[in-house]
Amino acid sequence: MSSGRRRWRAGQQEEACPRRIHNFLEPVLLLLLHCDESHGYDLLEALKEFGFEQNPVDSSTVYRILRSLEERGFVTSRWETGDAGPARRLYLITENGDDYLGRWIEDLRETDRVLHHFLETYDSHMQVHA
Amino acid sequence: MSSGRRRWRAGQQEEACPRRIHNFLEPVLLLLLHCDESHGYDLLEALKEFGFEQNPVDSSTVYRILRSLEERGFVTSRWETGDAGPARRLYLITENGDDYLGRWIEDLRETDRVLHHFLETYDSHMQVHA
DNA sequence: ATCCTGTATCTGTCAAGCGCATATAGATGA
DNA sequence: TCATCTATATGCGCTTGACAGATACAGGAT
Repeated sequence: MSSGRRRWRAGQQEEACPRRIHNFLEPVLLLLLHCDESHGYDLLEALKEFGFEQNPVDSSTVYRILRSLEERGFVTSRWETGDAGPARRLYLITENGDDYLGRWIEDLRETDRVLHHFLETYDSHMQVHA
Repeated sequence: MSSGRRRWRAGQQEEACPRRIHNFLEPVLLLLLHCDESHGYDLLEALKEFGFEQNPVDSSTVYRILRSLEERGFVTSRWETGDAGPARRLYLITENGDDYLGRWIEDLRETDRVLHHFLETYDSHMQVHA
């Protein structure tokens, strides 16, 4: 059962994929953590609001990115052994993580400019050629 | 001498990188070939106009993508053994390649929407929080 | 003649990113 | 008891793409 998950292997029929942007989950998770302290499973749900609805993210990817962010000092974590359900690792963004997100934003604005330039070039080219 | 080439390894200081978009070279090369028959070395130069000025593309990447496009029937090639310089492999886009580019464009428009949504969310969040 | 530079294509290798499968485990309800 | 939901984690393998280097033709300088 492939659970309706989509693939986007190069060379096959391509479908729109938000993960077209390399490592995009990293800034998205940082922004979500900038809004509020949270944990992996919850963030996985919150991602749906960011264009990952049609193309769900694998949980392992989220957990690994969170760990990687922690190793680099961009987030901190603590265990929450609440009364209901299994323990959760709660993540909190740091000041370094805040700066890092800022650099990501600059990077993505540049990506946006490049993408726009490409799409405009395509459109104007297609207006001329048939 | 690292020839001024920039890195964008995760976790180091990030710099704007047009290759942030996964496999972006593929549609760019297809659009360039849609404009005119061309060869790898020439395309490598033409890429500079597409946001790769600051962050030059490695030639091996270009050649491998062209080969991959040919294997999948999106371009064809022929050798041009001209009088000046070494032989060049001239690439030409096919009808399938044309369709494939069209699908790429749809994909990139979706990526553009997701990216915009994210940047707007960031901006409005930052307006509220300090 | 030899070397350097520019043009032109191609291969080997390695690390990172990420999808997929799977393991583990507490809590809840049938 | 067993399935399901919540929650986190590891192993594996494929693809991308950076980096290094090989090959080769041509023209100009030494």
